Amino acid sequence: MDKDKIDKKDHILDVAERVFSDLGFDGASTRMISGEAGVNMAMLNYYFGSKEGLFLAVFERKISSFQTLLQNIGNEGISSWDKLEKCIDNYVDRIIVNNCFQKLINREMSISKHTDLTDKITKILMINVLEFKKIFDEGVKSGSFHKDIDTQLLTATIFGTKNYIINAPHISSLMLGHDIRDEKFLEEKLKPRIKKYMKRLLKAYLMNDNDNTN
Amino acid sequence: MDKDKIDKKDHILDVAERVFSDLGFDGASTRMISGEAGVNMAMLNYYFGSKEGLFLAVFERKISSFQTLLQNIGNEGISSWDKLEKCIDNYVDRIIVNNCFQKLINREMSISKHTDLTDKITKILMINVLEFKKIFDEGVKSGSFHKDIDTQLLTATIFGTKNYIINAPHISSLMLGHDIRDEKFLEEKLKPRIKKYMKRLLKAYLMNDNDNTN
DNA sequence: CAAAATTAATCAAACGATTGATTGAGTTTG
DNA sequence: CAAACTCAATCAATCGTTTGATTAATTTTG
Repeated sequence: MDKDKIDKKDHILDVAERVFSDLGFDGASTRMISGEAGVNMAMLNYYFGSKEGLFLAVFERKISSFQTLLQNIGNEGISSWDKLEKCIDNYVDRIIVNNCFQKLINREMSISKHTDLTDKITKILMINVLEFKKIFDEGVKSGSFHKDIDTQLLTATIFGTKNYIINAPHISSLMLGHDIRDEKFLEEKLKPRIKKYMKRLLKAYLMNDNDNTN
Repeated sequence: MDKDKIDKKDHILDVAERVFSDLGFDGASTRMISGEAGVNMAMLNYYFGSKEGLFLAVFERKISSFQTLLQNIGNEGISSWDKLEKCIDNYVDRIIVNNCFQKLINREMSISKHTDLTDKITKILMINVLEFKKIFDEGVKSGSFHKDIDTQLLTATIFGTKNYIINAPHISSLMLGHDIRDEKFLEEKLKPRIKKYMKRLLKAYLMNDNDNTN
């Protein structure tokens, strides 16, 4: 049946996404993926052609759902700071849900070589990055934010902080005293904590009176 | 000769570091490393015991010099803020020089599987993380920094911001308008800019009067 | 409608290649 | 000469992939 076929392919992709992001492309074996998915090894090649084909399939499935979420907020008729708060809430909510895919993206983006894959990913990630930057620049223009802020490095802080927490689980877990892959902890404790922290950090940098001369 | 032996080991480590950071631990093969280093494959095991031993040797060679550096700063008799500034200067200087090594660390740490390797790396990295955190906590205790700051997430911001700039070269380059792997740009422009930005960000969050209730 | 032909899905088994590691014989060195 | 070093050859294990047989569902045919 068509439906069953799609469901099974989807199930394989779910498992592959997790295993790839846990162990990396080279670290994950087709035997392990097929084993955990409960399908015969040959099915992977039957459906996806090759290990690389499977990897690409994982990417392309997720990538479509990624676009056009922050953009709506940017166009609302509220203050720059309110937009920023909304974007942070939205972004933190979203990345926590997809955190294993985020790891996958990050690993792939750390490769220096310029390929079709990195090109695609870059383009998609830039949408989010530029949306934050737009709000920063707009706030500077309207006088809500300080004039001499570094909006480019500030985006690096937002995305970098998130990546570090998600992407270095061993260190994060040690620092925070919990396994950050524990979903309950993630949802109930970490998520609101990250939101609160990021808002305060941004507010202090963007809006408070401070001596910025040096 | 003792000198020759050390030089040869060092040469192998140089090559291994580059290959590992290009391809990851799993992606790099011992044959490739020994081939590029111009030594027999058995030499790797002879000198370093195993592939993992080689990887650890690469790691420990670089990390040992850095770890003692932050600690010295932490013990100086200066204000918490001055320590922080010194640490940032030092840290930024160092990571820019070793950015290919940083990529290596990042890639390996994003692997979830808990092995002896990740365990060792985690332990070593935690030394730096905890050194920053110690200064934060000390500053809070002495009253120089705000009481209700999130020192744990703040370390994530420091290391995460750095990682993002170094480790996502495609995005960083697009944002900054230069190829961040251009050494001259890195040294003359980016380095001082990151230092200035990080200090201002930290100062605003840690020391400025602000409404932190929410 | 029933028999035959076709197709897609699944499986165990095996493929050649490559992996990290080891061996034992040979060479260099102090 | 003994110890340290170097090497080609080889090890078992694992890798991604392919194969040929089998099953079940679908379509075509008489």
